[in-house]
Amino acid sequence: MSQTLIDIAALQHVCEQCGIYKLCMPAGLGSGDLDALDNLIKRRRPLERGQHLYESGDDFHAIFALRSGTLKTYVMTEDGEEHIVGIKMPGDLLGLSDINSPHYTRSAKALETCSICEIPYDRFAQLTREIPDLHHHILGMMSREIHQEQDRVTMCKNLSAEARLAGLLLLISQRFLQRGFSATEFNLSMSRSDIANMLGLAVETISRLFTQFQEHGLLEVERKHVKLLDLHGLEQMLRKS
Amino acid sequence: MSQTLIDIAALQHVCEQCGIYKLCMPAGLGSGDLDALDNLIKRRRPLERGQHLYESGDDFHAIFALRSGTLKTYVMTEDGEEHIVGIKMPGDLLGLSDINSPHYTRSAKALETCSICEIPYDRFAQLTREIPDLHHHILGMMSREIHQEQDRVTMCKNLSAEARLAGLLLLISQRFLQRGFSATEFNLSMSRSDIANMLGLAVETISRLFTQFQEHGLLEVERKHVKLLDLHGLEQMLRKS
DNA sequence: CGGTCAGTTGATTCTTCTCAACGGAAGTGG
DNA sequence: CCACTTCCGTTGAGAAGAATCAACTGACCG
Repeated sequence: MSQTLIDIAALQHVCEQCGIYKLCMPAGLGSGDLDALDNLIKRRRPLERGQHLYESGDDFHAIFALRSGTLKTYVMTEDGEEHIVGIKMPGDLLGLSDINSPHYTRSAKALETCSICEIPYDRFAQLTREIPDLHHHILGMMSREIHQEQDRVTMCKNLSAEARLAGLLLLISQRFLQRGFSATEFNLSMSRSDIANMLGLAVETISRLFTQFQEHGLLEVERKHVKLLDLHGLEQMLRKS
Repeated sequence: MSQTLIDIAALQHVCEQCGIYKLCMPAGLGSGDLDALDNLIKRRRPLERGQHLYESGDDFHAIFALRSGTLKTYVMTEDGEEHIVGIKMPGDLLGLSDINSPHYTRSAKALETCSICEIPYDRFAQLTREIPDLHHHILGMMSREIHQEQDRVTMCKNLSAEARLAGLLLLISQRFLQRGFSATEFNLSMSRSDIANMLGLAVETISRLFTQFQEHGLLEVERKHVKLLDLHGLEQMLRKS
């Protein structure tokens, strides 16, 4: 019983910096509803690096909210190549794009240890119907996802290699900032080949760009640790071709 | 009055091949509700080639369903370049991705004469709350849009120029087929530069690819008129690089 | 009948990929 | 704890693909 109370307190704390916060706790939700909420959302045991949250083809049954850690979502092409669809950071929702499908259409794999909330879809859909604000909020989350994808198309389509990497670094920087972390110093959870995959470039190109950026004083990089020294310079780089 | 009846009949006919069909006419909707529906959806006067349905920055107030014709949606970059986000064909919905925004974030421009249904958003949202199936359907439409964008990322990211064009042609072909038109012979409503823009290639490259495809007997092309001769060959092309 | 614009074709340049080799980190098993 | 393997990241040299620059043709339009 006291265990439950502790969980709720922890949830409130975590949710403050979680993308699902307004979804879980719309303005009208009283403290009495918190118990119901606590029942709705399952806290799963942590996911270790390399483990899958779900795989493409699994039965769709829940939406997930990432509390900590990072995951990549990807699809496999016919010839066995992995295509990274997106990188998920704390506060992001997973599974939204599969709502109309009987199965998950992507796989989600932990890049580092992750803690995750699970929201069973049938109960979620029911709650969405009961709370109009929630309905609007979820539409908003999905339309944001559409925009993110469209921006990625624009990025991959027309930008030079250096602009793409600058763009990705700035995006990651912003997302860290939004989550209350440093915008200029962080650890990349993904490997060089993940980055190359996301940007549609060769691993070697990424490697060369990192050293080149470093030589130009734009950043310092030591394996996965990145320190952005010149955000303005990176933004200018982003405008290139 | 008889005008209204004719409109309803026309709507029913049109809606059968319209993406919004299940949205307008969920299973449970009786014939009495048809009048209400007819009131909800405004038929606008046709949009001529070059005219805008809405422009980026306009107040968001409605979702649109395209009944006939084609539109392109695009954004302008800071340096005045146009980035095409998507091509909309009959049955497609426009504006879904701006549901959480006070303004339209894209511009929508007619590539040829278009007839369009307008669905005021506040009434639409209300209807969505009243009819659960509708709610689920609209989520499905949005998740489909997310997938389309993700597929476009994959396309622009990793594919060679010829594979991209082949992919676009096959996509257009499929979409014509879904709408009851010929999958192998159609008019491109977009210009070469629109195609180049969508695929992230130079106009000259598109031109060269068309002649190259023609030389290889994959298709015949005469300005905007395209006749696909070897769908299987185009699919093989799509797998390249 | 010019004038503009869309589309095509050729020649050249540049960016990025591919292939290849190497160093170092992390993990494995004795 | 050390030798071994494997994976990741870096660097160099050459190749390939697509962009750019430039010139030309044919439509369309007033």
